[in-house]
Amino acid sequence: MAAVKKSVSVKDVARLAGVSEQTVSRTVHDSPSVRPETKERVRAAMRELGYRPNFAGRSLRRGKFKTVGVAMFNITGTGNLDRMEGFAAAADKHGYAITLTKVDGHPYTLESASSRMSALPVDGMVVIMNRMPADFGTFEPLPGMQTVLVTMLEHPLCSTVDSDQFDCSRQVVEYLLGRGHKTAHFISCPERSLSGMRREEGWREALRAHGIEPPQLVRGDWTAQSGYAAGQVLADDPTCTAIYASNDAMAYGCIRGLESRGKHVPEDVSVVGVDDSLGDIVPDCRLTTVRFDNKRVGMWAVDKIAGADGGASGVEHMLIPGVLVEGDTVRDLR
Amino acid sequence: MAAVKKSVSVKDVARLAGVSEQTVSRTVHDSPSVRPETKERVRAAMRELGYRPNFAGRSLRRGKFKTVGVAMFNITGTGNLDRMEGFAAAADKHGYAITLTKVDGHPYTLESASSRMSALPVDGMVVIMNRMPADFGTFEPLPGMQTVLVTMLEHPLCSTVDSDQFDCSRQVVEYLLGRGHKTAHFISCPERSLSGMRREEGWREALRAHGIEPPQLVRGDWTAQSGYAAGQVLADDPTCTAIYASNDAMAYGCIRGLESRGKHVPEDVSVVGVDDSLGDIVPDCRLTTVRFDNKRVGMWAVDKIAGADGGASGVEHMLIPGVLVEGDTVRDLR
DNA sequence: TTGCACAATGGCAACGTTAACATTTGGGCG
DNA sequence: CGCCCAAATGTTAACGTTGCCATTGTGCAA
Repeated sequence: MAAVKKSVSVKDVARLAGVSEQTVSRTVHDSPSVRPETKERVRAAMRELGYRPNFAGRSLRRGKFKTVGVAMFNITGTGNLDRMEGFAAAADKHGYAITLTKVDGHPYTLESASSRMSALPVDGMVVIMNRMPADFGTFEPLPGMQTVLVTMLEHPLCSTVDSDQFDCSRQVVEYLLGRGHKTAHFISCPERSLSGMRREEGWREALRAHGIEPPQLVRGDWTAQSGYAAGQVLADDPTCTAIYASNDAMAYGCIRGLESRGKHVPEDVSVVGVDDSLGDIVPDCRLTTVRFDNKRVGMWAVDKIAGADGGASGVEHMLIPGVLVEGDTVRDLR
Repeated sequence: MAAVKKSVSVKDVARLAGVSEQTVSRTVHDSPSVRPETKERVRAAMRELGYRPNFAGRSLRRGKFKTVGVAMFNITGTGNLDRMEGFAAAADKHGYAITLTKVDGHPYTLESASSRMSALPVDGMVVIMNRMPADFGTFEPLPGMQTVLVTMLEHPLCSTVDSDQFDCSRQVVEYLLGRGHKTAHFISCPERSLSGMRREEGWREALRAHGIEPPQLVRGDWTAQSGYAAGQVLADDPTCTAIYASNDAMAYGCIRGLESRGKHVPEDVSVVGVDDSLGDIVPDCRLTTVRFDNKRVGMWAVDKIAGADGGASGVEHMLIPGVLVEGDTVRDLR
């Protein structure tokens, strides 16, 4: 207690317990080839000295860090919290830790994320892509650093995983058409959003698959305000009986916009959103929406790296479908 | 290219550049005592071999990791994303990394967070407290591991930082009384929430400071639904001209609940929330609310650890005030 | 010319851990 | 009684980096 020891090493424990350093190491790893009473003596010494294995020594010896790096260009973003929950859960399962890094988005390249990570104690890395990196086509992951991208785009050298934005639109369109609507109007988002663009494509293709030419879309900007404006515009369109908004905020805004023009939801117009983010925030509106499992996306990414555990596993691409959650904002016309 | 080298070390670079390992090390650290042309030769060798300094070797030698651990009992939680943004920003500034860990909350103790972190490569740790840990009074941080708690409670051995929930209520009450309201009704939250309880205390004390006995509060559960119910209850209370809800979802729910009883906001009743979380989600309602700077909270925590950089700095307690943001939901009675 | 300061570089050891191999001990069996 | 095997423990070396000190080379004042 008097002098503050720099740090307690196996050597100190070994000396106190009267055994070799190796036996201490074996005890730490609970090797069966140490006599129970010896183990107990060593454990007692560890407790007395407050021994904690040194991560650096261990990693140096093993050549592994048991850590996955996560690179984000934007920390705040829809779904990031759920994804992190997934990262943490999967890491935990494998006995790994997560190292988080914010990467400056100027320029917005995978290379910058990769070089940022290269100096950190990680065995593999996950990059969350919100936009299209300038070097997406040419990027090569660092040798020995398994790299997983969170995006819907497939990469030839890196595994990828994301919620299926394309299928999400398909589900919504099928759902609406299945309830007798002749078409589905769409409120889009800014064009630089990768996931938003995929939702838009999915909407178009799903309609065309039914021989329906997609109507003019209304461009939004993710905010409820833009949804409100879109709702007012669409309220005057007599062909519009169902609206699919690319997120919940716009969907909710749209509902209020429709109401401001005397149109009721779902009696006059049906509305569907995406994200299931309104839940606790809006009281008197159970929005029909699509719920993504971003936690699972996060888990898949870390599983891919921690699960391989050195053995270089092949490149895989995973899309995790969302689930359409029925609320009270769609009318069945049949 | 043929054989995959395990990893490139200073030794390899030294050999190729025809210098000693030490000179390579000096070049990496840009020491002035290496001739520019030698440096260039070494750098060329590093490039050719793709040398990346090994974190484990370095940490082992230095005894520092340049990493701050963040322990969370719940990853998903209001403000966590902003806090993480702050962690990442501050870490970046100091050349540190962030290691994220989810701690199982059974039992909910600081000790469990601490022991979880002890095996990871971190120089200090931040714990985000949502509830009251069982061992808050007795907890001692690990020797040599600077520990910062994110909470409003002051701890004798650990620095603490949080948004000022107490002052937030004071601001709201002062604001309402200043606009001629005789009192402020309160919609609270579950009792296990530390921050919620501080908001409640703040509300009580602020009223008493003006000689006003706090009216009966209505207990909510953070959701808009509970706010809705509270609004319906309070709509029938003739003494109620102003309502302070402990988060925005309940405030918004409350507004809708009041409207469902024919009361208009702000004409009949004023409503104030906390968190500024409605922003993009609700279109036709600019709620008067309190905006916290959780990013700054996160930055402060990491600054405290990374800024000290080994030199054990003293225990400090920091409260970061929120800012009341005026919307359209408060009526001036004067 | 000698001596000396200083710049540039090299050699060695140590950080804490653990894999691989070596040694000791005790027991069973021919 | 000697041999061999297995269990338990010890010894050595190496992972990659860098602080410390030693060595070499160069220019300059005495």
